[in-house]
Amino acid sequence: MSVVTRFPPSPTGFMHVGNARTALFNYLYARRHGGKFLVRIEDTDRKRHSEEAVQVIFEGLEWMGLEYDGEALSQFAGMGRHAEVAHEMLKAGKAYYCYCSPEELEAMRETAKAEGRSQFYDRRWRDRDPSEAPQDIKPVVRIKAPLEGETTINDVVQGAVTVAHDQLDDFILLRSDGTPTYMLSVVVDDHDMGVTHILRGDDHLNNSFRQKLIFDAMGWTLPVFGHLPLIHGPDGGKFSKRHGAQSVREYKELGYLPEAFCNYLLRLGWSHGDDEIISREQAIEWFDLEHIGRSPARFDFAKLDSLNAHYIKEARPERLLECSREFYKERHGLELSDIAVERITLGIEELKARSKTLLQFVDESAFYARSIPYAFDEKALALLGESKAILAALEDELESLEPFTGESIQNLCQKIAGDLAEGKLGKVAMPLRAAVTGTTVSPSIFGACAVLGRKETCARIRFAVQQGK
RNA sequence: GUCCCCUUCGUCUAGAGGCCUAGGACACGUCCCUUUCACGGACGCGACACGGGUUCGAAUCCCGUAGGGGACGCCA
Repeated sequence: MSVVTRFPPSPTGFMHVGNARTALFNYLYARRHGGKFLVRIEDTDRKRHSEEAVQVIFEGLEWMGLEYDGEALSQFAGMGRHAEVAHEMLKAGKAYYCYCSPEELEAMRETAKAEGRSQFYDRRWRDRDPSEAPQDIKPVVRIKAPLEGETTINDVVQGAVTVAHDQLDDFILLRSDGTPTYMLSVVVDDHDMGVTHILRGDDHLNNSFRQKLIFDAMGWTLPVFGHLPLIHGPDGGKFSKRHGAQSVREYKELGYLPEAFCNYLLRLGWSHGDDEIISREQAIEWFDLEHIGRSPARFDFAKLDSLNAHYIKEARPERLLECSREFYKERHGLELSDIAVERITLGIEELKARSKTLLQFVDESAFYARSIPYAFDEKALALLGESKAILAALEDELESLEPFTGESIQNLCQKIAGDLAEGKLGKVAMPLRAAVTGTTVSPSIFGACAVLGRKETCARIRFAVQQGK
């Protein structure tokens, strides 16, 4: 039997990290077994549906590199078929019309709550004669859930889970306007699409029992279920806005590489021995259901950072620059010129080694992309003010330094430090850094000057000396 | 409230009765490197929720307790 998995997001306007992981696992499992990974947009609720929200999902999948098979389906499009199934169940006596008014339902809900029961509908229309139906109420269609016994589902993640039938209510299949509910639609779609494995969030575990009722009523084979524990925020509570980033798009905007994000998500709830760095190829080869954890995990940005730092180091310069382009613009108003690209590429090894995120990479390499005049931060300005003589001497010597390399520049600074600063290299290097980069934090300043070249370095020093207070 | 699920270092986890004086990664601490901030290197700190069983032997199996999470819609 060939594997078919699916990712069924509802278009809420963003893609939650939990959904992202669900998508990843489904993708990996399908690829691992040479099966199909399908996407279905759960858009039956038209009030909450919008095209932009759907786009956000595709954007997220694309960024993560999760290619799906065939066309993404719209659940909305299958509503007619879903309703048909409900009517079949009606005909087969496995469902019935219920004429309760919202007020009646509300009253039942109150009573049930007071009595501590989890289901509230008292099945008053289950065996009632349709001739008693009120004329002014449009009925809903409810399933006839079993009254006695229990059902066990062998969840591949959670193990055998048993629920007593008195916990299952006669839930609604068709709303009073004739449209199918989610519970019906998923089952029909999953069956029609030939889905063999359903990997989804833990919050659906209880729904599985209801869905099994429909599968059974229609005589359809039940897919394999696997319920993944939820992802919690760093404080162990629900993952919310205050934790930083809930949606996939935000991670991109925070300067994370998709491979780092996916690697992190993969290890959150799944393991392969002691392996931490796992490439996409490796993940496809290794992924299995047996090693999915059963307990919820907290999201840890520090670990994501370290993974991101790793993948930044591995990334090719062109790719890094490509992913960073928009950040130079957004954060520094810089459009990367050819010369900027050339300089950054020359200094990239050190830049990569220092960066945990693309944002940091961009901030620390921005000085390469700038040209005179540029601004200095406060600390840099102060340094310039007290080091004019040193900078002037340095500039003078730099004009004729041969060769113009990181090493020779360092030696020169050493010499000037000996002459003018009691041998303290920092007294020369720091002002030079302030002059050339406009800040007090940067990669190795000698190497940076070599990358900039003699002409640019000297020009920057002259410019800086004029700015110093 | 009712039902379901979960519980190994601060965090993610390895572990499927003896290989465990419990391993790895991130974080943290100390030291080294050093022109800044980092990177890197070395070393270190640090956990089987609790209580009962079962067994020659339990992190691993069973039962309770506590704690955490989830579900209880004409939402998905």
